[in-house]
Amino acid sequence: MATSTVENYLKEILVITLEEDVAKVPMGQVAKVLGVTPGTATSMAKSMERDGWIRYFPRVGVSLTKKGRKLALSMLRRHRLLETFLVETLGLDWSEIHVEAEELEHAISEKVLEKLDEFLGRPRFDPHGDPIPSKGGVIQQLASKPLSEFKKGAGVRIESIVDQDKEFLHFARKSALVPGQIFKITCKEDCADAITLKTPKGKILNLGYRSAEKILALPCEA
Amino acid sequence: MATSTVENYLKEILVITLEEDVAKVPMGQVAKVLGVTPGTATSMAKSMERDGWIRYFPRVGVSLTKKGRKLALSMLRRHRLLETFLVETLGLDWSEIHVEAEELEHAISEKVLEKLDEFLGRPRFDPHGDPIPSKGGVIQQLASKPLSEFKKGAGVRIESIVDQDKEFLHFARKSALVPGQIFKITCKEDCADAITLKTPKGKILNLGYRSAEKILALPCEA
DNA sequence: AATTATATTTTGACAAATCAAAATACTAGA
DNA sequence: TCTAGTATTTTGATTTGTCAAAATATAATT
Repeated sequence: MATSTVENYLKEILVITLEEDVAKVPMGQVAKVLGVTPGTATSMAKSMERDGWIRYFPRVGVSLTKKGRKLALSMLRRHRLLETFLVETLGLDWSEIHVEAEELEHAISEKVLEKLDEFLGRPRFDPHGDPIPSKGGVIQQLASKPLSEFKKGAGVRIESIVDQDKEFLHFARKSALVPGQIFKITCKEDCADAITLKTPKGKILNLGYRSAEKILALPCEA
Repeated sequence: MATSTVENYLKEILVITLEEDVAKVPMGQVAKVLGVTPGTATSMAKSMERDGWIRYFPRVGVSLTKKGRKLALSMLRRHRLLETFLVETLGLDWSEIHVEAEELEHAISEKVLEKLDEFLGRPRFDPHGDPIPSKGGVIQQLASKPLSEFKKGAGVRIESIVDQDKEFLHFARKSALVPGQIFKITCKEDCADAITLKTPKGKILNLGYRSAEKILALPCEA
C-alpha cells in the first residue's frame, strides 16, 4: 500500500510527464512541484524505487513503472472527479477546488469513487477542461497548446488553464477564458507580445504572452 | 493543527465519554477502540496533553479539554454528515459507510462540509439514527438505552445500532431493526437471556441478550 | 495480608518523511 | 580545457506514531 505522500509524488510525476511529454522528470522539478527540498525528493525517489513505483536514474531523474503509472492515473482520476463534484454538485468556486480535491483524493475509496462517477453522469472532463482518466486508466490526451502558439486568424477552443493561481483563475473566468469557450485570434504581434481574441459575439479581449502561455487551447472552426 | 491520528483519538474519546457517560476514559479502552497497544495509547496521551487536547491522569485515564472536545465534536459532525451523504446521495450500503467516512472525515474542509450540509438539507440525524452535532458543537443527547434493559411490555423506538460489524448490520436491517422502527417487548426471560419483540403489524422477532445489548432504543408509546 | 491477576507505564527500537547544510557531479562559458 | 555556476546527492538530525517486552502499580481473591 502506498502512503498518501507516495500517491502525491506519483501523481505529480505523471502530470509533468503528460504535460511536458518527457520520459524522465529531474529531481529538482519533482522537489519543486511537491514543495520539498531536493534532498527529500532524492531520498523519496530511492524508497519509491525500492517499492517498485518508479525507476530512478541518479543525476538524471525518475520515470514511472507500470505499477506506478497505474496508481498515478487512479489518483488523477480521483482528483479530477472530485473537482467536478465540488463544482457541479456543491457549487464551490472554481479557484478553491484544487486544494480541496488534493486532500480528498487520498481518502476516497474505489467503491465510493465509482458511485460518485455514476452520480455525476460519468463526466469525461473536469471543470478546468482536463480529461478524466477512465477507470481502466486510459487518458485522452489532447493536442492542445498554449494560446500564444496559434497564428493570427486561427479559431481556438479553450481547453484548460495551466496556472492554478487563485487571482489568475478569477480573472480568467471574468474574461470568459473558460474551457469550451471559442475565440478567434484577430491580432497577434510578436514584438509587442500581445494577442487579441474575439468571441463569436464580437467581444474583444487583449492578452500579453505571459498570460497567453498559461491558457491551452485546441484549434477549431471559429 | 492536529494530525489525523490525534483527530481519531479525540473522536473516540468523545464517543466513549458520551456513550458511557463517564468523565475519564481509561487507557486500555482508548488503546482498544483505536486498535493500538496500550503503550502507544499512553505515549499518545502524553503528547496530546502536551498539546492541550486532553488531560491525562496517570493510571486513571484521559478526559477532553475544551479545545479537545471542540475538535472531537467537529470530527463527529464530519463523520456523521459524511455517512449521511454516502447513504442518501451515493446510495452506499449501510454496512459500508462507517469505514469510508472514517477516512474522508480527516480530508474534508470546513468549507466543503458546510456546502455538503446545505446540499443534504441540514440533517439532524445520521443513517444509524445518531445525532449530528451542530456547527457550533451542540449535540442532542438522547436518553436511549440497550434493548436488553427495557421491561416486558414496554414500547420502544429503535434509536441506533451500536455494533458496526458488517454482518450484524446486515442482519439488523433484514429484521427491521432500523432507527425509527417501533416495537413492543412482548416477552423477556432473563434466565434464558432471550427477548421477544413485536412490530405494530404483529411481526415477531427473537433476540438473545448479546444482540439486544447492541441495539439502543428510546421508550415510546407502542 | 499475601498472592495472583490485570492494567498501565517505561524502555528501546523502528519506519516514514522531512530539513539544513556539506559534498559531489555535471554543464556551460571563457 | 579550466572554471564558475547549477543541480543533485549525502549526511546527520528531527518528529510522529507505532510495537514488543520488561517493569511497575493497582485490584481482586483466597
